[in-house]
Amino acid sequence: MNIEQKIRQAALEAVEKLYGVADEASVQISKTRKEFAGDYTLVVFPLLKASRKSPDATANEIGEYLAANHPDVEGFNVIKGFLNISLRASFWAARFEEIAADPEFGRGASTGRTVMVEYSSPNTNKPLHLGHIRNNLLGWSVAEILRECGDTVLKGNLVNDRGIHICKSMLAWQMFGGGETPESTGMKGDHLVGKYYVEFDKRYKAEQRELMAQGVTEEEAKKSAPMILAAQEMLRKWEARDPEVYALWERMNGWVYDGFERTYRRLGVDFDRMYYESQTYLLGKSLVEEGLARGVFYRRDDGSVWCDLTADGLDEKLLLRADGTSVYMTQDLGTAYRRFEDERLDALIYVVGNEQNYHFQVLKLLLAKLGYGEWADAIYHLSYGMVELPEGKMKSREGTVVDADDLVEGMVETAREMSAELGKLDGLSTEEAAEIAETVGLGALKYFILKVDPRKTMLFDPRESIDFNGNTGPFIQYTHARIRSVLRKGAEISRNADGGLGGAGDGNCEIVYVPQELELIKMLCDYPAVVRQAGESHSPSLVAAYAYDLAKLYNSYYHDHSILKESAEAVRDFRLRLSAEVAGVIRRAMRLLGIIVPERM
RNA sequence: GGUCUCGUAGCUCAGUUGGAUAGAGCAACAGCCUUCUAAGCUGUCGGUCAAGCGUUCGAGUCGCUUCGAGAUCACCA
Repeated sequence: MNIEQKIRQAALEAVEKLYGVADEASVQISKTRKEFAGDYTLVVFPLLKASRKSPDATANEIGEYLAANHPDVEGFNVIKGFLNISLRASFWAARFEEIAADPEFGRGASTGRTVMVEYSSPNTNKPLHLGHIRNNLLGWSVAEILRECGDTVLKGNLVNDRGIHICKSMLAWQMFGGGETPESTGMKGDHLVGKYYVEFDKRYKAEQRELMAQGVTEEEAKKSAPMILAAQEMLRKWEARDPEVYALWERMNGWVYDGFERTYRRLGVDFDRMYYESQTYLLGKSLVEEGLARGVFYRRDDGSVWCDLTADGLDEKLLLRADGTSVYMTQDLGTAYRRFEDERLDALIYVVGNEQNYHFQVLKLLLAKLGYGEWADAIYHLSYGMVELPEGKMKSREGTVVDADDLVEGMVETAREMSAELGKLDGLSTEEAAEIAETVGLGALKYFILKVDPRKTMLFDPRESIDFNGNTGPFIQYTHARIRSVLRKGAEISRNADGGLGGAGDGNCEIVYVPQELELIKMLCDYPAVVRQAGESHSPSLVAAYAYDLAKLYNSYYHDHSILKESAEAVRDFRLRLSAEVAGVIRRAMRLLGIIVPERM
């Protein structure tokens, strides 16, 4: 039970004793706002019916009861129907000792739940871009947060390695590639394959224009252009396991995987389970057959298979094309089936953009219709918002796509320049300097993405570099580095001094805390609840906001009070220990965001 | 057209079961380094929470309407 819950319990007890009722819903406890004295606040308005007294009288009555019956309550004040309760410094001192004694502070006990978080899920026909970065960072962070909350978490990646779009880049490379390879060009494999995906589109569009010039309608031109017909033919061959097409597919996918692997490693994301649609689409097809047999789906005259969802307020959904090849939904059904069968999941979280809300609505509905209602209920679509540019959505046709590798490299480069400018790299080896640039550059990028509520569309302006000052990753990293620096010096002093610094327990009863010290302890106490709430709402942004607030509060403390120059040994000792705990919680919180906090920067 | 999401300071964002005088950062301006790292600290400026109506002790938060922006409804994924 956390502190807020204990206060609530006490208030509930007071209300019951005083008014003879115990209505849980009407006892509202929240943290007292900064501008008022006190730690926790009880809103008494909902209790007036029971007390039959004025707001102030009710609040005073409850306050007096709490002060008399709970030794940790130091006092209270009443303002306009708000009862502000203050707890004793000794209470907070005890909480601090608990935190300091817990090396895994914030980690929850095992929930017994097994959860899979699916994220990343790239297509193997083009390199990753800014949108994928948000997906990867979010998915990784949500998985780590849930793990910290006590769930058994599996990170899953479903690679979209088959389909008409893959055939497009294969075809273009076959036709115009001239045998180019990553080795021969020095290009990262995913970028090379992406180049041919773009090439396909260019040629295909040209063919359409040509046909339309001959009087063919746009729609007809789209369907009958030779390029698209060839791609469709290639997909049929692939599903028939044509050896030549299959070999080409394996070769080009291999290039892409090498490229993705490098991007993933640099971003610091990882996976416990890899799924490939090429290995699950057949399962999906058999599920569709099952649905046909049971009359859930139906076949049209042209051979295509559909599900009629109009009774559920949706449209008709295609599940197999007329030529028998499968679509996105077909393979997704198969993958969902495989996962639930193999892993006994209590929850399956899909980290997928909100542009696919409809798809997941349909997926759950189809699973339920097929008789897997339990699985459908266990699926949660973490529907995150798009990253937009000032001119709107990224469009590959207009060349406005922000490439993931370029973006990361740019951030690291900026971090390097800024560090050098500030003289932070003086006296460091090349390796150390490079490591700091990498840590800070990625820290800025990750924090920039993760501080925003996942559900909201966010804006990224490539012309303005991501900040390194203010509410940013580097700000928090810097706070940590500064604390670590103080701690290193503190340890040195203690080595040189005779008796060293005092031990943890000696004389701590007499320390008079400055206000910021109490505030820091209280904020440290909040950390586990923040992690839990972030897990429940799948929002790393809550952890980001917390880490920022903690760093900010510490910075003002650091500015106002000297630690190493403090003459009273017990006070100096406490300040060092408090600083160490702040650094520790910052490190733990930032780790959940995938951000490394450096020892120096 | 149907369904859904969003609209908070010049800009980027917080504000999560409805609670007190709506908060940060950036930008602008004014201060603070002989003192533990100034990627820092302090202050000033900046708001009709898109608009209106309603629900109630109380609404940025809940409901309805209007306006504005976006997503989606593919034999693309």
